Amino acid sequence: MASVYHHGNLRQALLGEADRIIETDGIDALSVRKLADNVGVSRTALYHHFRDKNALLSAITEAQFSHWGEQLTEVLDDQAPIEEQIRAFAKQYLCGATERPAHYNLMFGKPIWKSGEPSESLTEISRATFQNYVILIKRWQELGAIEAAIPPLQLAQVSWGMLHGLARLLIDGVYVDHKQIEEMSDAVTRLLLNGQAATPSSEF
Amino acid sequence: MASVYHHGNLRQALLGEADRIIETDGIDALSVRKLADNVGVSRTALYHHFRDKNALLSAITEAQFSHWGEQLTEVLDDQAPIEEQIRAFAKQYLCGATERPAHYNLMFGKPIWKSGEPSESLTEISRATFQNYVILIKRWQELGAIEAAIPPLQLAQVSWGMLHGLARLLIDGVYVDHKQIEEMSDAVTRLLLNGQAATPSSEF
DNA sequence: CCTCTATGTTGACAGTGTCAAGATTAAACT
DNA sequence: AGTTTAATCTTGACACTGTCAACATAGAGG
Repeated sequence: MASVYHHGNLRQALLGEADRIIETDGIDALSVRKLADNVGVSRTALYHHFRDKNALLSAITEAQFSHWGEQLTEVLDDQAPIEEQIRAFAKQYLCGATERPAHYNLMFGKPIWKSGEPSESLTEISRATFQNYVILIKRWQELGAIEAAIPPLQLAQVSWGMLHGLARLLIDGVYVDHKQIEEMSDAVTRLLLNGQAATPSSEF
Repeated sequence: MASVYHHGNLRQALLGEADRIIETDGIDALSVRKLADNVGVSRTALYHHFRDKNALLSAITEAQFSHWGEQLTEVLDDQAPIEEQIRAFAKQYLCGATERPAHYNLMFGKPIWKSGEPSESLTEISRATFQNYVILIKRWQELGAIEAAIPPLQLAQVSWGMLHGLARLLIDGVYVDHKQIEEMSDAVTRLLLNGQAATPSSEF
């Protein structure tokens, strides 16, 4: 009955519980001590598995990046007209971000990227995620659906920035409301399609 | 010689010093105690002028909003072709944000907007700032330079979101670099102008 | 069986924001 | 003028934070 001295698999337990706390109560509610308490372990046990709190967050973020990438590409149906693909992608992005705001902030926020420098593996996986996005953009450009005069990398930066900015405005509650996601996805799509509307096939 | 018990104008002194700390050392370096120390006053003296730390930040942010609005509209030269105006606006936005990153985060970040609800006056001034932007967009639309099929409010949200997102990516150091501001402004402009390039006069 | 190492614990330290209670001064009223 | 009132500032304290150093325990390998 007496709890064992060695937890067995503390690292995973910490990650799991931390993830839970972040999702339910937000990032500010996650303290090392509270986390340890919930797992049933001492305040400093964590430091045998992670260099510091930031390392813990990096690990969580890393896992999140995988989910994120999958979710985004899952929504792409190659059969659908490109306009629909873009709209679905944008909507999925904004919904995903607003449904798990704390996680989103973690992935693209300052705490990890600026303050405590990101781990090697985190840098790697995030770079890959963005790279995939650039490829996606390039494909859409080649299909003639999207402004082709702008170099793919720049267009990727700018359009990603657009989704990122809208996500943050939604999350932080400035100017915009969650109910407007639908319309916003629509506007994003039309802006990218530069005028051409509702015409599925585009052989150009 | 002995310092007076009553400071005289502590509120202003706190605001000034806080602003200075934020600009030089970032928002994380601003602690109530350090601030009081620098001003030469006791830790809790602040609470006679601001409800809590958040109220102090709100006050600073409010002042910042005024500067911001001016700086943005100053750059608009009605004589220049619209393309140039948009480019200048975008560049000014991104430069302004990256030059004073902590202040920018304060203005459009979660701490003020979500956590501690914003003061009445802050809500007001920020609303006005955005409203001005919507008007600007509408004007550009009416001049035929910008996609007119999207309702002005939505286009304002989306384009502002784009600048906001790019600013944050720059500030937080994800994917993009400060040196790319020029190209980014260019890409933003081209995206908004949906294809029409370098043609100054547009009578429709 | 005994040692070594991985893992977990308690104690301590320097921080943080903020409340309560008391000191001091300026302003307002008689 | 003198006295009361209100504004302002100070010290003490509390609960919280992340993290280091030193010590305890247990499982693995010789």
